[in-house]
This record gives sequence, structure tokens and C-alpha cells, in this order.
Amino acid sequence: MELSDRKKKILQAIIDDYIASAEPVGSSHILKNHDLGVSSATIRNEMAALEEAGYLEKPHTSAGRVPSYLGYRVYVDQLMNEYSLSVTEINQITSALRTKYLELRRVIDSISDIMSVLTDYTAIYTTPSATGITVSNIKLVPVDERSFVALVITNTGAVKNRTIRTSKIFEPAVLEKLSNYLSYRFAGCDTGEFTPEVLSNEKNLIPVDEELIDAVFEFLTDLSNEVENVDVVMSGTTNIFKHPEFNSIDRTKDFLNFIKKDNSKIIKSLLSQTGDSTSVIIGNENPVLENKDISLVVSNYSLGGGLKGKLAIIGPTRMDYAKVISTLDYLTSCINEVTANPDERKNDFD
Amino acid sequence: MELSDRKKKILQAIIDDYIASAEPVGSSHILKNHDLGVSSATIRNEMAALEEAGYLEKPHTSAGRVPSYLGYRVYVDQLMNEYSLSVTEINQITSALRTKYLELRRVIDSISDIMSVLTDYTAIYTTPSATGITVSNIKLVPVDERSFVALVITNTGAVKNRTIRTSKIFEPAVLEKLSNYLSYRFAGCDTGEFTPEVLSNEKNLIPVDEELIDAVFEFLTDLSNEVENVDVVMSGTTNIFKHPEFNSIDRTKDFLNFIKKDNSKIIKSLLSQTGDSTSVIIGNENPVLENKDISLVVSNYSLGGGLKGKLAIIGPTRMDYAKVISTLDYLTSCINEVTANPDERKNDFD
DNA sequence: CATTAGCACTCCAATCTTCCGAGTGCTAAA
DNA sequence: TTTAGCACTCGGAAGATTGGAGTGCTAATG
Repeated sequence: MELSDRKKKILQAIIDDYIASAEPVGSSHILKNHDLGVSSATIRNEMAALEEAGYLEKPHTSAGRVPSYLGYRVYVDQLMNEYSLSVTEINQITSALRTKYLELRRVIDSISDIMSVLTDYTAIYTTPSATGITVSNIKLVPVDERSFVALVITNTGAVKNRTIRTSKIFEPAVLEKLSNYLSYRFAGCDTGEFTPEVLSNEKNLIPVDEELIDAVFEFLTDLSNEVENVDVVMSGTTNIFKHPEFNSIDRTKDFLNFIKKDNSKIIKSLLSQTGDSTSVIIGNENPVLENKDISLVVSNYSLGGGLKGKLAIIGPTRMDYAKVISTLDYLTSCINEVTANPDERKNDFD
Repeated sequence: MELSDRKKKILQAIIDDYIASAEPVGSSHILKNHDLGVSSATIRNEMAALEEAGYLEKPHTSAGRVPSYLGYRVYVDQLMNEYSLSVTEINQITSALRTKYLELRRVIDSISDIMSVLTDYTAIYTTPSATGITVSNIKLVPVDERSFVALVITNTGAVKNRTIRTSKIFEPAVLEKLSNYLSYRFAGCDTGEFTPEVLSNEKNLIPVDEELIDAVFEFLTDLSNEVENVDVVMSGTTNIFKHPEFNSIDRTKDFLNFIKKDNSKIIKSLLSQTGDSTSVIIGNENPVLENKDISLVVSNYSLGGGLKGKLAIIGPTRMDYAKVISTLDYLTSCINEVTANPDERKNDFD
């Protein structure tokens, strides 16, 4: 069903007002706050039609109307006005990004903080992960007689390390020789390739003490499993208290239980279902959000070197979508810009 | 004022009951549930005296009594019965600790998870920090023509790293020579010693390109500042919903706003005020908890190699102190035992 | 003199009642 | 097709009612 222009205007007016006030919107409100040139009776008729079509809902007979999930969807896709960031907001963002030496680990963390402050919702991001990470160098560095650090440096400059203690004493020269061999042998290999099979074949070719090679290879195997190790991190979880829907303890419980640590798998999979462009998930549109009245705006960020992740805002379905979407878009574009031009930069991901 | 035996028994009975029920405790309740051999009238008289002395409070005239902060203090210090962990609980703990290769970063994290599950409160820990960390080795490992990774390996086996990109091309041999010199020069140095003054003196003695040495030294300076970098991490924040005091949205807001990320400085300082043994902070005993009805039980853990931190439980003042204290004590002793015997072990702190 | 039964009194919290008004849907006129 | 007008609905705020758990005091008791 295609909506008439007037219906669209009325729907937009209702959703705009509802987002601003969190109160069901009545026909006379629309009359007062929007210049539609028709009477409240006409608006009522149109509202009834919009309800019939599934875009609006009534909490009860004598209340105003509230957008349905479908209503929000139409609003997000077609109706809402573009929100433009204020100068102050843009300044906040740029000054936060202009630290001289950015540690990769912190960049996205602070961005997520900024997001939550600017929008007054909760920000979520997944830690960056990369496909096609290859080994650039492997080092075994002695710490004391019976322990050394195994290091794998990747093409992205990330460093994975593990301290290994041994029962025997190994000469630094032995470790160095093994380092060199491993670097030579595995340079350019994808970190996902360190399967037990590959390594056990390899093991027979290396004339080194078994304890040593076993420990190192176990580290490598663990690495290949770690590729999937994406975490979900949040900031501004208590921002929800700024919104009236969370004056009810039940809503609050629902929300906090949804975003809690134990639930990160579900959130991760929810985020991963979105595509390459900024997308909006509204209430029941996704089964895991069933009856939770939660919406998400999900975006993608890239830190260069193939490191990518999701950055999202989560909040009540009555969310200021226009503001959230434009803030998110602006921020992710800033990140991409900053990181596309890699200067000297810390890298803490391991 | 020293309490009579009977007063102590009554006070203990009231606090025990209140911890279990979260309801103000009346004289007839005590009569029913505890065998004190006196009538409710006598108990009432004693209760009035205990209130007079500041150990109890009345929410209103016709309600039962509730412990005051002072009451809890006496309870924790003198009255409460020892709680002994059940076999199931001990099994849960040991099986969680018996992973073959423990990553240091995860040990304390999973311990904190276990804590929150076992106690139904929120667990907090500070990331381990160490005093007297010294440099064991410095490496500069080439990644590609114009970038390399600078690594500082400490006596504890922790690895700090930063990826550095340069405008000029440096031969691997140059980097290796510099590595060797820096390792030789700074081996055994405390990481706190890399002040700009020390380093700028040093700089003149090293016949290497300035860009290179500047970048590396900036990394070292940053390291020395980083020593103080202790984070506060929580698990089980939504456990509070299991306790009836958090059926009120205001209590919940207060609590969540107190433990939120922005507040970690205050929490850190609160934790650091405690000594070497397990200690309890009850309600208004500390100004930052003023009128928040929050208590903490704080303990110390040690991961070996000088790495130490605080592990704590935070919850309402009506907390099952006996259970929390004994769980916390048992867990920290387990950690200390496990880590005192360092086998091959991952180390992810950097 | 400490203890206790008895009783009047207090006051919260749960439940019920009342009532206001914002909002609707329908009808009939423009 | 739009609109003025009107009867009707219903949630929620404000007030009234009531029950019961709990107290403090007094006077009797061993």
C-alpha cells in the first residue's frame, strides 16, 4: 500500500513528536504543532487509516497513537529529516580524534565513548578483526634460563605473544636458530593455517628438542583458533536512565539483561547480520529482540590493514534515528579517514 | 559500650534474618525463629536499647528493626557465623581454575566471573599491576621496509609493543644492532626510569639516525608513564536484579551510576584504600558511598612475578557478608596457589 | 528487679473509589 | 471530502478505607 502525501506527513509528524516527547500523540497535538491545513477530525480519520494499515498503534482506546515497528521502519526508510551535526558536536569528535599517537586499541574505544555521549544512548562495538592476517616474523626471545617469550608479528604489525617456561635450559643461540627457521618457514602464512596436522608434519623436519617445539607449536595452534576472537564492548550503559521509558524497572531489567556480558554471543550475531552500509534494526524485526522494544543502528568501521568491526547504538525503539544515524555515519567516516593515512601509530591489539 | 551476651545474640539474630529476608525484623519474628528463652517483650526492650546505642534503626514507628551501618560493622567484626563453601561451590571453583594453559589476562577475569555467579553480587577487580618491573630485553623487529615493531620484554615475561613507521628505509641490520645495544644498555632497568632526561642524555651516545631513536625513545617514555595504568573491570552487574532492594528504579540507578565506567577512578581509589587483608567497607563508612547503601568486600590477589591487584564484591549493605567473605578468601587463596607454581603459561598483559 | 502478659496506639501498604480530561469514533452538516 | 459537534471510553492521579504487623507502656509476677 502506497501512502498518500498527507498520510506520510501525518505519520512523520506523529513519529517526530513521539520521539521527542515519549507520550502517545493525539490529533489535536498534531494540529497545534504542525501546519497541515486540515482539522483535527481529518487528522483523526487519517490516523485511523494509518492504524488500520499497521503503521500506528493505540495503547488504549482513549489514548493518542504510538508508532508500530512498521511505522518506524517507514520513518527510517523514507520520512525522517536529515539531522545535521552541530559545530560543537563536530568539534568534540575531531578533537577526540586528534591525539598524536593513536593506539589502535583505544581509537575505537574512545569513539564509542564519544558516540554514547553525543547520542545519549548506549554504544556497542566489536573489537576489530581481520581476514587474511599473515605472519611476518616469529621471534623467540629469552627472558631467563628457563623461560622465553614467543612472538608472532603479523603483516598488520600486530604482535601476539606468550611466555613459555621450560624444564630444560636452552641456549639463546638455539632459540635464535629456531626463530630464524620459523620466520623463514612461515613468513607469509595465514595465521589460520596453523592446524595440528600441518604442524605435526613440520615437527619431524626440525632437529630441535621436542619440549621446545611442542610448546611453540601449541602457541601457534592457539593463534589459529583465536582468529574468531571478537569481543563486544559497550559504553554509556547508564545513558538509558536519561530516557523516560527506563523509569520502569522492568524495561530497565530487560534492557540491561539484553546487553549484559553473558549475552555477547547473541549481540555479536545480531551485529554480524547487517551488511556493509549503516543499517537499522527495529524492535521485533529481529527475533532476538522480540518484545524488548529495542532498536539498533549498526555501522561498519575500518582501521586500515584489513582490521574491521561493527560500531552500533542500541536503545529503545523510540530512538532519535535521524540523529543517531548521522552521528554514526560521520564518526565512522572520520575513523576511516584518520586510519587510512597511517602515520607512526601504536598498535596494541594482540 | 560493650554489649551483653544477650544483646549480641539478638543483634545477630536480627541481622541474620534481615540479610535473609530483606524485611524489617520484628520482635515476634526473633521469638519464633531463634531460641533465646525470653519473651517478645524482653526482646522488644533489648531492641530499644540496641537502637538507642545506634546498632539498629526503625524505618518507621510501627515497623520492625533494620541494622544500621554500625550494626553491620559489629556483625562483620564479631557476630557473624563462618560460612563454609559447599562441595558444589568448591568444585565449580577448582574446575574453572584447572584449565591447562592459563592466560594471565583471563585468569583473573574468569575468577571474577565465578565470584559473581557464586555470590549473586557484582564482582570488581583491578587489572594486575606490578612494582619493580624491569626490562629484560628490547627488540626491534622489521615488518616491512618502512616499519618495524618495537618490543620491550620485562622480567615478568610481559611484552609491550608498538608498531613504528618511518619515513626512511632502515636496514634490518641497523635495527638489530640498535636492539642489541638497547638491550645491553637497559637490561635490569626499572620501566619507570625512562624519563625524558635520562633518554635525551642517552640519545647523544648512540650513533643512529635521529628519527629512529626518537620514535623508539618516545615509546619508552610512554611505557614509564603507563605503570599507573590500572583498569577496573566488572562482572555480574545485572546480578543486582536478584535482590529485592533493586526493585526500585532509584536504588538501581544509584548503584549502576556508581559502578559505571566513568566512575572507575573513584572505585579505584576506594579499593586502594584497603590494606593487605580482606576488608569490608560498609555504607557511609566511606564518604564516596554516602547514602548509597552500598557495601564492598575487598581482597587482594597475586598472580606471581609481582603482579598484584584487588578483587572485590560490591552490593547492597544488606549483603551476605559471611558468604561473600569466605568465597572471596577461598578464591584468592586458590589464585595464589595456582600462580605460585608457574608452569608454561600464557601472558597477555601488555 | 528483671521479665512478661496485655493492650492501646501507630502507621504503612494494599485495595478500593472517585473523578478528571485527553482522546476517540461517529454523525450530520457544510 | 472535510469538519464541527458530541457522546463515550479509559487510564491514571488523588483521596478514602482498612488490615495487620509492630511498637511502647503499664501493671502483674516470681
